[in-house]
Amino acid sequence: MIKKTREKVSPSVIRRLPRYRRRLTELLDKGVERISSKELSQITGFTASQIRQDLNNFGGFGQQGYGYNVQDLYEEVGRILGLNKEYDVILVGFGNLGQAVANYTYFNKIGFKICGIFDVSPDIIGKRVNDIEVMDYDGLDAYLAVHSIDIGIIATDKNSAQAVADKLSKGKVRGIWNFASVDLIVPEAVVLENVHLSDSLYTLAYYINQNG
Amino acid sequence: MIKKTREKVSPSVIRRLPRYRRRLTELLDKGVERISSKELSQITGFTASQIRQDLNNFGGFGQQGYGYNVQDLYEEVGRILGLNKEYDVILVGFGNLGQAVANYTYFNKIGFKICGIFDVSPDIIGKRVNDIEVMDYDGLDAYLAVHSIDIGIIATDKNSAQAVADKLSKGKVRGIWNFASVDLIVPEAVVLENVHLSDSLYTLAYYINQNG
DNA sequence: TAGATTGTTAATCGATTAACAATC
DNA sequence: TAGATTGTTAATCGATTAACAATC
Repeated sequence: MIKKTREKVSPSVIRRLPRYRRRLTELLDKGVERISSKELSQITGFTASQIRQDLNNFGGFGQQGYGYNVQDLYEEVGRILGLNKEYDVILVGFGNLGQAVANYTYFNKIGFKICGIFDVSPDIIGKRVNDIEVMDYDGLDAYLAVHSIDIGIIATDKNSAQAVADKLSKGKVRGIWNFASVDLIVPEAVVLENVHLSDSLYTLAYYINQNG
Repeated sequence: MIKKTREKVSPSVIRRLPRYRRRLTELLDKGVERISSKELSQITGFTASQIRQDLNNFGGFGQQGYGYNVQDLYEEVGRILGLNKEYDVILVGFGNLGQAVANYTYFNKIGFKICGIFDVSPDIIGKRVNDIEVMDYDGLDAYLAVHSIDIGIIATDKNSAQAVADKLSKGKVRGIWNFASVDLIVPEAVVLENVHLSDSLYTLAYYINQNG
């Protein structure tokens, strides 16, 4: 099904995929069965050309004269992103943001299973959230030695984040989802994805001032 | 001080600014007084050339033969982003994520003042957080008619988000910081900045599977 | 002054858009 | 079949990198 197996697809393309997928969900909800790149262009704001180019990085999912089958394309995009699999996830840092992420059960529902939560604060250790007990951060190494974890979420403050990233990397997580406001250094074997909330807010501030 | 007042600077440049700023804070903390684009390049991973190009979109902050003064550059970048100003902010949606954002007092500290919080749930309305009472969402229009708000944060579920965005836009906010997983439509006068957490997670999933 | 490093122009690279032949 | 729309190649546009003269 996948065509060009070894040519790396550009990050710009990858970051558009979730957006395509989101629009496809909406179309599915509306009961739309097929869609052309032109129509999709009108909805998404991407050019039809770009949509076709993007999708063709992964194979020919459309049909000349017809367009794309919404259901099929939705599933294909999910598969490309790896959303057909399950991921074992642990969360480090159970402050406000950590709690928000842990309680966002939607992630659990679609295959990102939170298996463990760690924190340093004695007040928090021992708490239970959705059947998971918050564990002592001191036990993280030992935990990772026994459990095979796909994704580690860092929701600590920025000062602890690099140390956590080091532990997670040594513990062989495959990816780190970092919410701390630092640029972490991780080994090549580990994928790092950042959510820099303040960067986003600052960008907003910039554009607010331009837009006057 | 600003040079090319009317040529629009590309989004890629703008999104790098917070990152520069973050590195500059670190340097300040270390007591570093001056830095060359070459050194900054080694720290950030951006090329020296790119750093100089980026900064020169806003003026010549460096000095030949010397480099950049860390303190000055830090302040300049802050000014460019608009972080020398204060912003009146309201938050709509006080679920887990909304609470996390509201409790992240750091934003308050640097000038993004949360003046109001709104929610629909009777259980939540009336609660107090950092001196702010959670108000009934039904009162949002009236509130915006009286108060001049710079930024509206949307932390509702995706189904309500567009309606909230409409109210905020009508209520003349200058920018919307959207955490809901939808692509909102807003008038040109309103700046929209999205934090699509799931997009970020999906991207991570993709790269995890590539990196094997 | 000589050395260093900027600001800026020119060259390269990559990503987006346009065009169109292939084909359902 | 004729019409529509893809997949894909070619053209354009923009962003990044390289180079170097200006200058502190």
